[in-house]
Amino acid sequence: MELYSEQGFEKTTVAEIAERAGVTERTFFRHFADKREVLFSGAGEFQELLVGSVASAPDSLAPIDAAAEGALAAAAMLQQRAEFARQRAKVIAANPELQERELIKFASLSTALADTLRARGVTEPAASLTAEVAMAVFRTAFERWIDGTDGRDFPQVIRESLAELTALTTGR
Amino acid sequence: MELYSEQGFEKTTVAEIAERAGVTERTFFRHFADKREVLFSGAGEFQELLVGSVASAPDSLAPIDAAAEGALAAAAMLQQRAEFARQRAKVIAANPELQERELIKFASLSTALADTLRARGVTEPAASLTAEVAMAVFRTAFERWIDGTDGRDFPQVIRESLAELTALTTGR
DNA sequence: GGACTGATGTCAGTCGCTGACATCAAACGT
DNA sequence: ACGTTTGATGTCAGCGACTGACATCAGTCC
Repeated sequence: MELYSEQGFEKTTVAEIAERAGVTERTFFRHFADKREVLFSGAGEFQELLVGSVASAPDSLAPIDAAAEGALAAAAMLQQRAEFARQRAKVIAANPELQERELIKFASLSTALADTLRARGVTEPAASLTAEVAMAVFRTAFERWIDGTDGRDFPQVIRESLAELTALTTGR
Repeated sequence: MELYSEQGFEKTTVAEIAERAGVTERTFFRHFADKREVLFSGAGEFQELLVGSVASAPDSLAPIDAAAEGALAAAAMLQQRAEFARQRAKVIAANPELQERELIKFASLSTALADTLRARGVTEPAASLTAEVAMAVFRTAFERWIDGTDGRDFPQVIRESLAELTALTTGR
């Protein structure tokens, strides 16, 4: 993160990262699949939190609302590390390769979410569609939150986006 | 496409592609930004078709329905090249790097769609959210269509997914 | 105390990708 | 008709990401 922030992702070489970490380049690649993955090492815990929230949501909740619980929990988590999240987002926004990686992480999150919904009894294609839509809401809300100059409450932005979603499909 | 289908994306070297095309490796990189981009050379026309359909949709249509027009037009186009689309999808499904590239193309489509909606007078954040949701619908419908053993009508699958979307937010 | 295991270092090599320069043919202008 | 210009291609050298194979060495287990 230090090197990526200072001089950018592309201009940073794996040799440099390894040197600052006090290890060999080869060792770096034993810890991370590739140069980008360093910025996504927390993805596993993030997914667990999101999926866990959905799985433990009351059965009475509609699929989209159960998914929303996961998005809210995830948002609250990022809110905690707002400083770090902002810096990380800045690095990613400056590099297409990192954006690609982020997108596939989101996609992975989406399929995991769909699995969880299916475990709740939601059938296809509702499960996949709900998951995709929920992640779409999360992404747009995240962007609004991270770009916002004022320090808005992330979960609150999520709730607003969910309301927007409802308006989309009912207001016609 | 031939080489990627025969022996897979990873095991295909740019030198091989260049050789079969009768050019130099250097020339390959003058036509395509990188090894993956070969499979996405049609992205520009695809985007024009989708965006064009949305822009020329009746003003009376709600944002989500205008976006749906774009999705339907895009679906009809892919339906034409069903054979090719299927083979291409197979190659992409077999390789994570290609999936990443496809995702960022979808993201690019989403922002272009949001721009078009904004040109129709839709305000933020409704424009971005509508675009994201519309692309989510398209993606899930595409997956269902491409995976389907029976040769279903792609635009029809899109319409069904749109109905599902409405059900998601109203059925609770 | 010796075998085993896991993490690290070392080294050579492949492949994607780029910059710089040369070549050559077609198009252009006078 | 001929020199010029332009655009596409070839050639070559080189960087950096990533991998496989083998060696080293510490801690752990019988």
